[in-house]
Amino acid sequence: MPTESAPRRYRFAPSPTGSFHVGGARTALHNWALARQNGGTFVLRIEDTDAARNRPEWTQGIIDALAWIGISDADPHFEGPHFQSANAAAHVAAAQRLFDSGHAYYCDLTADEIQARAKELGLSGYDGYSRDRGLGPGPGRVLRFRVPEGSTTVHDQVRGDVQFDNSTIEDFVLLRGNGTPMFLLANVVDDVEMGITHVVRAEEHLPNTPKQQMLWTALGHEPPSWGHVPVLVNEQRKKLSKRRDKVALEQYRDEGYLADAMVNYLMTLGWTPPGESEIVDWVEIEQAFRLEDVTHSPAFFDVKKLDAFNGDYIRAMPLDAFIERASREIPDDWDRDRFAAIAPHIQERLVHFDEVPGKVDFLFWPFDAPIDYDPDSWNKAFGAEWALPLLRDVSAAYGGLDGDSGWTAEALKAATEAVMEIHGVKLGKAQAVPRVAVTGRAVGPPLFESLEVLGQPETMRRLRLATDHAIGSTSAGRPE
RNA sequence: GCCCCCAUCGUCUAGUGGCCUAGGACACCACCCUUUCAAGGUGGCGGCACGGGUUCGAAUCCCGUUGGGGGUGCCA
Repeated sequence: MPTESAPRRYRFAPSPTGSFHVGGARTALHNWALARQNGGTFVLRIEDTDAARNRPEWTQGIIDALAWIGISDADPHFEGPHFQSANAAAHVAAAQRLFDSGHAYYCDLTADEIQARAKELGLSGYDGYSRDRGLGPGPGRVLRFRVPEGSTTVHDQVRGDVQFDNSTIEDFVLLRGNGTPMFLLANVVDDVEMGITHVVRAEEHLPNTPKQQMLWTALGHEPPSWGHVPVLVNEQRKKLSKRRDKVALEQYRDEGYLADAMVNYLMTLGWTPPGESEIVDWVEIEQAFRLEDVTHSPAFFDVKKLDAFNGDYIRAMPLDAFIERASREIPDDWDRDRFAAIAPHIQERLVHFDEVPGKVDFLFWPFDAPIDYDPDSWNKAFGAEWALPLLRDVSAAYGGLDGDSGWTAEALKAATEAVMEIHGVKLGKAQAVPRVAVTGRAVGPPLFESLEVLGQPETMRRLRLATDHAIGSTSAGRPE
């Protein structure tokens, strides 16, 4: 174990695949919090495969995603990105050292031969056949690690000590038959060379940890401090997979989730902030997070709860900031002042920002366009006998308001109430008629405020259109 | 098959032997408020997987069972 005084170095080693996994985002956050609270360093190391090397935008995507959740390369605690492939020579050199020191040996058995032997001996894997055959390097020969007798104990910050019987670990391959290093070796060599002191990652890596630890020791170094956090799962309790589940952080970003909400939610998976509320800002999270307090069991990534967090964060935004953020979602030719006027009313109705256009679009329809009535909404609002007469009276009342000073939400409400009393209808039902007439839908922002923003001329035009539509549909539906 | 991890409401969790008649949040349901939808308020539904121990006392400690997940490659 590293000494307490040594500067801590946490590494985060994602592989670029075109999208950034929410589970990866969470462990990145764990490493980030720990590095910063201990004055350590967050080392970003990219596992650049052949595919990834041909797509630099994938790497950039990781950097962008990290920046979005607040992990910034402008921060002094941040180091990187480093690229694994840049260190290939060191990986092979380390393998050579392991061979020279007797920690590894060459083997010329093919996969088929290994399987045949295993079957014959009743074993599950490689039986160590070439351990003492004294083979040197050669084409087609792999270099295998000589797993020692005894057992290996992994001291895990989350789970405590985990013991593995070395006899259950087969002599794993370090170098392929073509001389290229295996990932496990490359990973450990990089960790050693970069002076990594703490490895915090998902639980799925725990079973491979004894191998890595043996490599650290064979290479002459003290293994790092480990921490394996529980995996994130879907509703089937399976590890979140890119194919089946919505796991790309960028997708949530693009749908208009707030980074703060995402970060907050992610951190509550497997860990609870100390206060009485689970809605807490990063400053508090960063200083309170402890690996020892992390839960041991897998956590379901619940989008519904994420939605609740996001709604909370949206509602907590200052109005100016809300308008600024929401305005990014609407087309350029939509009037900004008009949007700002209705913004306070949609702020508390929003789950994520990409819903903004759909909530306010009716305010921006061209002033000569026909109205597209949602059939269900129309039938609901105009199904009653009193609907059309009420629409006529409401139209007359609205038309009688002074378009300059009298066109306010209060006046519109009063006018509507006066009409509804004549028809003996409650406001809840009555407002549906002008609402569907003007917006085409049964739900939306508060009606009178919306009409105020829409203005008298356009409101009157839409009311006339709806009246015509109502007459047309009733006469068509009821033959004389 | 072998190895490892895990097990509290549907979900995320609090709980470290008596403060537990098991607390909170999300979801769901009802009611209130109300100009639709939300938001907000009040209330409700709902859980210690099972079986053995240990102990005066177990959600909590031990063993077993069952269930779930992960790993196990000349993939990364």
